[in-house]
Amino acid sequence: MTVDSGNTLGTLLAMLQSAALEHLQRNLAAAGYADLRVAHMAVFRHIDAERGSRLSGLADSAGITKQSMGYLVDYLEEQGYIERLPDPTDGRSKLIRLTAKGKAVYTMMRLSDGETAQAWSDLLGENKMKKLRQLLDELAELLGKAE
Amino acid sequence: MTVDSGNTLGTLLAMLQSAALEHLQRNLAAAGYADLRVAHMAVFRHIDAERGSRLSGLADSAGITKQSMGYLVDYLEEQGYIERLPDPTDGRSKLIRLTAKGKAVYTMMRLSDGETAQAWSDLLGENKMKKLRQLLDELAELLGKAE
DNA sequence: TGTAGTTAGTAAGATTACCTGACTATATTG
DNA sequence: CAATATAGTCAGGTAATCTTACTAACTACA
Repeated sequence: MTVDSGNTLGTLLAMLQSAALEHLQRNLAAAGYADLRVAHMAVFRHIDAERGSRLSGLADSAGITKQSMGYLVDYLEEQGYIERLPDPTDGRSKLIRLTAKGKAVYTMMRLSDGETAQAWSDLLGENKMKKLRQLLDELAELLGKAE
Repeated sequence: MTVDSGNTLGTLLAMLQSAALEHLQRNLAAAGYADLRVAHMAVFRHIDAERGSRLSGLADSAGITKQSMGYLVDYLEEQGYIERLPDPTDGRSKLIRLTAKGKAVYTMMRLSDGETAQAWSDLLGENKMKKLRQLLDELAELLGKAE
């Protein structure tokens, strides 16, 4: 019998995600990227940092429409985080690629994520945090397959 | 050595949360509550189902402004999910309480959460799911304390 | 006990992050 | 080559937030 806080799974996930997001946004703002908002994270989360991605691919991964992703990408392009290049393999398509500035943010996001993991590890204990991470990973993998 | 999918913690949490939310919304829509949107969940998540809650309390728990919570509550009141009663202990304040319709949704949300947990348990195995739930609970508790 | 400060809620207006529908240009395929 | 599908954009709308400003009511203390 697990001791149950009364929080639903949904509430728990929401709490943790918002804690992680807040930490990330503080870090980005402190590093001078205050013009990045939460919604933009979706782009950095799903973009292929080396080869670039297509708009529709990004939209699919993020689970939003092409138009919505276009809106986010327009902004990031204006602010110099990404660039749109013609896709040599398809005349309809454009490759969305991180600029140097965008790559710096990409790296910082991953660093910040590590910090969050570390902070939670400090609270929870290293073993438990490792276990949690592993379970989250496994579940996400299974959900991805199950579609 | 954990096999790492390359997903950040933030990405993992986002994926799981969106899966849970989609399931919940499908359930609600199927039960005839198609007028409820994701943002409204925050109210049902934080409201005191027996005694009712204050607007500012709800806003605090949900991490949004009073005005934003007011916007959500206005809608739920129009649709008959909640009612605003004068708070007998404070003339400035109003008690926000679930109507019968609102209580049905409240219950359904918890049922749906159980279904999600069950589905994940089926994928992951009962023991691992139990463990995951326990770790999430523990971490949320610790984060709550640490503020 | 009256006034200063605090708290609960509302109002008005702006912005952001999405959506749907319609369109153009290019690719793919029978 | 014609029909269909795909990549992206444009136009317009709505939902969910925010900030600033306000009123009413409560609390505390000189």
